[in-house]
Amino acid sequence: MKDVAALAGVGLKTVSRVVNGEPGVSEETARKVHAAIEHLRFRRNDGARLLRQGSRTRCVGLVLEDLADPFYSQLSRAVEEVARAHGSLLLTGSSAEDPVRERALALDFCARRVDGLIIVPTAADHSYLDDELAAGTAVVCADRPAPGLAVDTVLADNRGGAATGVDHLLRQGHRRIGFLGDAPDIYTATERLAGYRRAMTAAGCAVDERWVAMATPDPLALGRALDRMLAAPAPVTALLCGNGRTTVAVLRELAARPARPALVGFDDFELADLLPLPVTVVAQDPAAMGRLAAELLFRRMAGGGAEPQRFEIATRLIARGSGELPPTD
Amino acid sequence: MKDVAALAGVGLKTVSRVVNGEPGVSEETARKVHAAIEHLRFRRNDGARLLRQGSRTRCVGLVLEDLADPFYSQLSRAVEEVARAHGSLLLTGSSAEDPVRERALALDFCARRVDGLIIVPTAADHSYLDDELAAGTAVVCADRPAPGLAVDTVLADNRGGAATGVDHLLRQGHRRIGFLGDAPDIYTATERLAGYRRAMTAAGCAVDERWVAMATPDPLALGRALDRMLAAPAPVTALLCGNGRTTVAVLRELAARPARPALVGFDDFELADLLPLPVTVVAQDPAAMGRLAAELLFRRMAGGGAEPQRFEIATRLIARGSGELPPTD
DNA sequence: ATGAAAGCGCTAACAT
DNA sequence: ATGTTAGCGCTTTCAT
Repeated sequence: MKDVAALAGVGLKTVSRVVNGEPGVSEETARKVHAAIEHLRFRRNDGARLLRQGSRTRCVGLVLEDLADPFYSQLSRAVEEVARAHGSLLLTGSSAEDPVRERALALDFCARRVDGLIIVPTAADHSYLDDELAAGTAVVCADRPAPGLAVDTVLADNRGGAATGVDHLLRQGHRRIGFLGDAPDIYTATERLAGYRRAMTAAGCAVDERWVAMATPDPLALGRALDRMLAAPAPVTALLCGNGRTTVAVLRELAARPARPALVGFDDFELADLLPLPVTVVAQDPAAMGRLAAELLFRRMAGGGAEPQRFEIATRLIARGSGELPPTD
Repeated sequence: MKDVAALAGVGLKTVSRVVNGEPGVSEETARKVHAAIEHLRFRRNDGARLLRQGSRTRCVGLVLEDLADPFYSQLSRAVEEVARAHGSLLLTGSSAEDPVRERALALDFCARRVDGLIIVPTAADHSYLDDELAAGTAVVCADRPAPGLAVDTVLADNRGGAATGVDHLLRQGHRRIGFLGDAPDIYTATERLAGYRRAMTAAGCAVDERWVAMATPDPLALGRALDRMLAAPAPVTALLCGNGRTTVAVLRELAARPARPALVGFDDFELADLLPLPVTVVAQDPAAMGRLAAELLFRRMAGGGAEPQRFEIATRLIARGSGELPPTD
C-alpha cells in the first residue's frame, strides 16, 4: 500500500480511501491510484485491516465430529449458508470425538479471533471455553449440550424421537424390542436409550438387558449383539437403531441372516426408500439444526445478552415398511 | 499484552517471551507474568502475531460445489486431515456451481491471506487468480481443471472410468447403451460422455443421440429422458449414469417402471450393495483425491517451484449385479 | 480534497 | 535476564 501511494504520488490515506471506496477523492487522483494498484497487483490485507479496525473478524468456527458423516455434512452446509448470508467466512474442523482435538481446534479458532463458535461437544469438560466466552466470543452447542457451559444449545428431540419409534413398533404388536445405540458416552446415544426405556416401561414391557447394546458401530460387535438379541429364550421381534451409522451397519448384518425383525432407524438416510424392505425411520433435520444454531450464533454476536436458551428440534417418523412388520411369533 | 506487562511489572517483550515459551526468563518473572495472564484472562491474538511475523497464516481455503454432497464431504475430510497434519486451519465454502460465488469466496480467502487454496473450479474464467498466484498463494485444482490456470490439478480418470463401465456392459452383450450425465458445462460430465462415446465407437456401436441425456439430475427431466431411451424403435438395454446423484435419481425413477435395464453408476455410494439389485459402479476415491490435492498444496507452499503437474486418480469397477444383467432382447 | 502521525497487538532486532 | 524501539499493513484522527 505504501508502494501504491509512492507510485501514484499520493498519501497513504488516499490509497486507503480509494481501496475502500470512501468519498473525498478526485476522479483524477482515483485514476492514478487505480493504475498503481493494477500495476503493483496490490491486494488489501484484510488481516491487517481487521486488526486496526478492532472490529469483528467476520469469521466463525465450526467444530464437529466428522465432516464426512452425512448428518454433519448437511449441518455444515446449513451453517455455511447462514454464515455467508451474514458475510462471514467459515473455519471447519473435525474433532473425531476426541476431546483433546476438539479443544485444540476450538482454541485455535479463538486465537484467530473468530466472532463465534459452533461446537458439537464431545463428552468432556468444556470450561476451557469460559475465558473465550468472557472475552465476548459467541458460542453455540449443536446436537449435544456442553454441561456447565452457559450457551445456547440446539438439540434434537432424542428421547421423544426414540419413544416415538418404540411406540410405533409397539403398535404393530411388538413386545420384545431391542435397542442398538452408539457408545454410551455420546449424549445422543444415551438420550435415545432413555427414550426407548421410557416408552417400553410406559407400555408395561420390561426391558431384558440382553436387548440393549451400546457401542461404536463396528460389524463384529454389532453382529454378536444381534445374535444375542435374536437368540432364545426371549428373542426380540423388532429393533430400534440409535443412529444412521448403526442402522446401515445393522442392515448389512441382517442381510446375512435369516431373521427379519421389524426395524426402525433413528436418522433418515438416502436410499432408505429403495431398499428391498424400505426402512422406517425417525428422521432428524440436520439442516434445520445447523441453520438454527448459526442463527442463534449471529443473534448473540449482534449483542443480545439474554439467558442462554435450549432448543429442541422435532423428529418425524417416516413409515416405509420395515417398521410395520408384525411380530414373528 | 500491554496490560499484562503493566500488571506483572515487566516489559512487553518479557510477556511475549513467556507467552511463546522463549528462553531467557527467570522462573520468578515467569510466575508473575503467568499470574497476570490468568488474572487478566489474556489470550494472544494470532492475527496480530502473524501480521508482525510476516509468516504464513497457517490457514488454507477449500472451495467446492456443495459441502453436503457425499463425494465432496469425503474430499473435504481428507483435505482437513492433511491440513491438520501440517498445522493449518481450513476455511471452507460452497460455490453452488456459481462462478460469481466461487470467485467471491476464493478472493475473500485470499484477502485473509490463506497460504493456499484448493478449488473445484466451476466452468468459468479463472484468470482472477493470476494475481494471487503471482503473489505466492499456492493453488491446486481438484476434480476439474481450470483451463489457463497454471496450477497442479488432480482429476479422476473420467474418460477411462466411463469407458470401463461401457466395456463392462458390452461384455455382457449389450449394444444399445444409454448415458445419463450431468449438465454439459460440468467438466466431469463431458469427459465421462467422451469416455462413453470412445468405448462405444471402439466396439463398433453407433451411438443413437436419443440414448444420451446431459442435464442437472432432476426427477422430471430424468424420467422423460429414461422414457425416451427405453422406447422403441431402438430401446437401450443398459445405462451408464454419469455421477452419484444421477445414479440415485435414476434408480428412483426406474423403481416406478417395469423396465429393468442393466445399470452401471459412476461414483460409489453407501448402500449400493444392499439394494434389491446391488448396483455395479465405477468407483472414484474422493478421499485419495482430497489427500493428494492437499499434499500437493503443501508441497507448493514449501517452495517447490516446478512445472504444474496434472494427476489422474484411477477408478475401479465394482461388479455387484446391476451391471451384469444380460440384454433383454 | 488530501496527508501526517499515531496506533491496532504483536514480535524482531537490537540495546542494556 | 530484561527492556526499548521500530514496524508488520492497515485505518483513525486530525490537520491542512
